[in-house]
Amino acid sequence: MFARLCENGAVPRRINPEQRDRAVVEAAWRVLTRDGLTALSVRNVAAEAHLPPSSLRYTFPTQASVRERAVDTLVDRLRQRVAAIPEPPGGPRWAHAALLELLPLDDERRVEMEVTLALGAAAMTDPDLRSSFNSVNAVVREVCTSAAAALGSEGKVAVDHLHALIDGLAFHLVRRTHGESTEWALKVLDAYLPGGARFVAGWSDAPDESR
Amino acid sequence: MFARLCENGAVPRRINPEQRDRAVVEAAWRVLTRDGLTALSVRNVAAEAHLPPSSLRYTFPTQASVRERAVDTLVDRLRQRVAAIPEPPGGPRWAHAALLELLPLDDERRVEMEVTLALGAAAMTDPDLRSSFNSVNAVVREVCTSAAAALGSEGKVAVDHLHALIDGLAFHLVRRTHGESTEWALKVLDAYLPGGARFVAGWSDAPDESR
DNA sequence: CTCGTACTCGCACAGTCGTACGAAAACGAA
DNA sequence: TTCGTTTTCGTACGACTGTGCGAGTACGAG
Repeated sequence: MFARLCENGAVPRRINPEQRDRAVVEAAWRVLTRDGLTALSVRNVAAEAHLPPSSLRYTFPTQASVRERAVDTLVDRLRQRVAAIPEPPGGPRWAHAALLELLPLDDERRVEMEVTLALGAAAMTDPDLRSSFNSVNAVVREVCTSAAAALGSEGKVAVDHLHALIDGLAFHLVRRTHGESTEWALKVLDAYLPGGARFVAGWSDAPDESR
Repeated sequence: MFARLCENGAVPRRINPEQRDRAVVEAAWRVLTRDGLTALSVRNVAAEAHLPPSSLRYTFPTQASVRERAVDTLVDRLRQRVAAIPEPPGGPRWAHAALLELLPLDDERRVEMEVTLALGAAAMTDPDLRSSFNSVNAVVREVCTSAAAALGSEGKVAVDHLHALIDGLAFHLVRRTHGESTEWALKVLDAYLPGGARFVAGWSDAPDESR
């Protein structure tokens, strides 16, 4: 029966290859966020995943394939998180929740954002990676479009504005130190988004001296 | 008399060292925008500047010093461009002109933005570079603060919004291909900024199908 | 001229890079 | 068991990395 799955009568070994791939990609993310783009080498990723480099190269033949899978996983994770929002799609509560998924407000999203920035920079000069990376931007754009519509903001200009604002906020949030407050970003969204739910409870526009 | 300038009785040789440094930094920028962060090596920069690698290392002893000077030059250029704005500071026309200096609307500013993103990503994992890089963000923040004040927008939230919006627009502009129109970004600014001059002449908010 | 300093730069070392190759191991089929 | 295929991974090669060292050059001071 397994013979039907693997065309030459053989059976997959050891562990789930998907699981293995995921572990490698997560190792790549760790290397990327800890040591930066220049440290994203086959050997470093393999060591981080507790694998001999040659074993890694069986499933990831080239270093470019590691980068590519790292970007693809970025898209998967983001889509997954947005799809998991419990609120009914199309409503303002969904829009707020979806926009929050695009901001690095906790460790998980922060890591994703750091990876996005690092690989995004790499994609500027690597055509293959660039086409993969466009998918990331496309997802963000998609969410912004839906959110704008759900909040009653019509027109391309409004979507462009929201998209730029979200990416700008994410950009600034990820450049702050780990523990710092993220409330300022929520306040900006509160002040910009039309009506509906608020992110910061009981907040008035009074000036404050934080940061 | 030259002896007074060079403390040991010797005189600078060949060419102006400032000019030399500038040429090296520009070579580094070219390598960075053409081949990416991983290609920013001593040898590549030296080759781009038409210098033997060992000569480069006389003025730039380490590869880190090259990166650092590249970031510092980023700050210098930006400050210089903002200072060169002919409009009277504090007015809305100055504010508009200053904000435009922060967006990659021509080749010069586009290159600066590409370098900013690449080195910004590198600064995420390099503490030394990070402190240098904070100056870049500080200048942008400064200009946004002044511009918001000049346009009558008060409060930290308004500045945060403008800063995020500008960086977000710059982020999206630089990721488009060279020739593409940048008008959409100007329309967003037009729609957001209170009163005063307009970037896009004769523009109405009618929906358009560009992009 | 000679001398001393500022500067140039060829060369080499140790380390890391991506990748190819082939032997060994695992394991289902027979 | 033996065989065949998939998977693992040790080893090696050539290219490239940052950096140290020391010989060689340019050039003003004397």
